[in-house]
Amino acid sequence: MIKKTIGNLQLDMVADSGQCFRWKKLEEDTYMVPVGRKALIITCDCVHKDIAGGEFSLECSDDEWDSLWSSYLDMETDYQAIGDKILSSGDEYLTEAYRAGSGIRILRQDLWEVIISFIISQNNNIKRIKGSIEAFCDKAGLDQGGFNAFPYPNDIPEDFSFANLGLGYRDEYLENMYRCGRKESELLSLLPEKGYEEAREMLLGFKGIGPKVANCICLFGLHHVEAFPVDTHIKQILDGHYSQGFPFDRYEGVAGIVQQYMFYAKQKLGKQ
DNA sequence: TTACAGGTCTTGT
DNA sequence: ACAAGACCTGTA
Repeated sequence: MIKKTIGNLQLDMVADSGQCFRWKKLEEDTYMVPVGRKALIITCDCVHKDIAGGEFSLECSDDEWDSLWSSYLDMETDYQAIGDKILSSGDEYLTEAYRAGSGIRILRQDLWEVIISFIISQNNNIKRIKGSIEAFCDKAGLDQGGFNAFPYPNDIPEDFSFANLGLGYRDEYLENMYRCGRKESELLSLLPEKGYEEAREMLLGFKGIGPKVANCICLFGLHHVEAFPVDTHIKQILDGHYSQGFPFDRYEGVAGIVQQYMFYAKQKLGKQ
């Protein structure tokens, strides 16, 4: 068990931000966070409003923090600087969105899990997405003692059936993606080496991955935080508040993080 | 009953 | 290149 003071981190916000689908709330202020074959139990002991974060207890060693969880929580990115940029912009809408979601960080998640999860996410709602992913992991049954790991391409048999997981028509997209993952074993090592544009083009070549999902994978799976996914909600916001154009130049290189504040605020506040 | 979910694919022009 | 329509399915 270690303790850390972390800015711009509020667990409920991350869990409800729509970037991850498997954070499990164990009790108030405590979550189980699965990544690959490991899981972290993290508890918020005390909130510090001035840094939009607080003090946290993490059930891991210092070595695990250094080698895995520090990176997962994206500790090297200065979210306060992005927040200051928004707060000093005079942009009323974005200011409100940031105040609502200032505890969100863009997690450095497992690439394969992000690819599969966001293929499932298309034309779907978050509740059903979570249900499908959990059903899938349960069916694959990679028990790590307390949770099921997310299946990599070679973790499931070639004749694995994606039926009856609540996937609807997306089942064949997953089937195809897993087949590609097995056949092109270099895929997962190749993607992270590419820049945003090139990775995006590569992802668009797969069935079931269109512009929006490709951007989500770039943003959440490859940490290209300049990627700006436009879904039905963001489109509404852009149409309603930025008909003259969104100030992309002001947030060059970090537009995806700003997008996440807007998305969260709309979910939370029911705002456009 | 219809509309909507963190859209994409296919087909017709 | 661009605009329809179709598409699984749970929830309101």
